[in-house]
Amino acid sequence: MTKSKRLMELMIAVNKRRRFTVRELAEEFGVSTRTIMRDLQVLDELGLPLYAEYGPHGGYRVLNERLLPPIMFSEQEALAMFFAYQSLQHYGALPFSEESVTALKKFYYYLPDDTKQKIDRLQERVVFWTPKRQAAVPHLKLLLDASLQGRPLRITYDSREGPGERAIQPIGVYSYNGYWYCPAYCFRKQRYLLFRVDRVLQAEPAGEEHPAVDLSEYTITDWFLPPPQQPPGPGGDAHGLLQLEVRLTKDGVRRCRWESWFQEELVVGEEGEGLLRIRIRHDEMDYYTGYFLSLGADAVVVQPPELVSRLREAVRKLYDAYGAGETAGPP
DNA sequence: CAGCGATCATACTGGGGCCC
DNA sequence: GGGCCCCAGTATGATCGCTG
Repeated sequence: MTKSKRLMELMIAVNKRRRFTVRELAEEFGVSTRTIMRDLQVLDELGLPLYAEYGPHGGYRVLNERLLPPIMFSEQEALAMFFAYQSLQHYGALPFSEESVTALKKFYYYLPDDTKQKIDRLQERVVFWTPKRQAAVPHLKLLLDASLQGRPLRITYDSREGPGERAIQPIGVYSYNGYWYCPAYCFRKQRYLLFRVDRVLQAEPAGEEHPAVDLSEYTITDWFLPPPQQPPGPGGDAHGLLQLEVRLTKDGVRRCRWESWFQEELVVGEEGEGLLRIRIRHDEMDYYTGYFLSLGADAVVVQPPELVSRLREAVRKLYDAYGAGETAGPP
């Protein structure tokens, strides 16, 4: 094995283990301990944060800020990477916002000049836009960390009923339309609920009274699967799923097509009118009230009754807000 | 006991020159 | 252009004394 190849593989091995002795590596690579020592010195000079501990049971350690081995990209891959990463810059908040900027700068800096020029030209013509929301999300990283470590949190959440305390265990976080969301198991309701991260006013690790729920098999992508495939909560099958049925005009169908998760459940008639039948969670009621209200008369919710009454209430408030009684009234 | 640094001997590699 | 040889530079391994 050539020295360069050995150095490359050594860097990968060192990053994987994080703790090792020179003798272990010497046996693995079939060279002397002295050679491994010299190689480690080279990696150290390249910036790999190594730390040696002396004495019995000593050895080498890689500090937390470890570096990844060099990776070769084709020009097209580099362009794809750059724009995938650049799309993140439009988010108001990210769980790793500072790193996203430094990584992008680093990546751009090491590209050849002609590739940089291509990127510069493309930047003037391509953008992955996301609306920037004003709401702060100070607990985003804590929610993400809790989902990674499978740890329950005690949060203060600003719900419809006002701020309240509850214990949750996050499944993960996702961003949609500029907002961050956190599906989580709620210990109080004993089922999975969706929380908007900007409405989490306070968050801290929960105490002993809430032993962690095993969510290792339940990923954030599972959350988007059709409801029957979601696992039941530890407190029993309590999804609180409701049948939603909406009649849509031709224009309503067109506007509904914007929402990707409606596509398969949307049945379109010969005249272009549509019927939407999906199952929704009770905690999504707020979202659907606002959404179908925005479609106006192009969407008429048939069921569930609670959503119908919420829409009636919303329309009534809207009507009052526009000065009821000053005109002839609604038709 | 494990790593560091220094020294020395040996093996390997690659560039340059020469010849066919 | 390809093959061969020489030689300087580099890589490697062994050893020793030292540190913590």
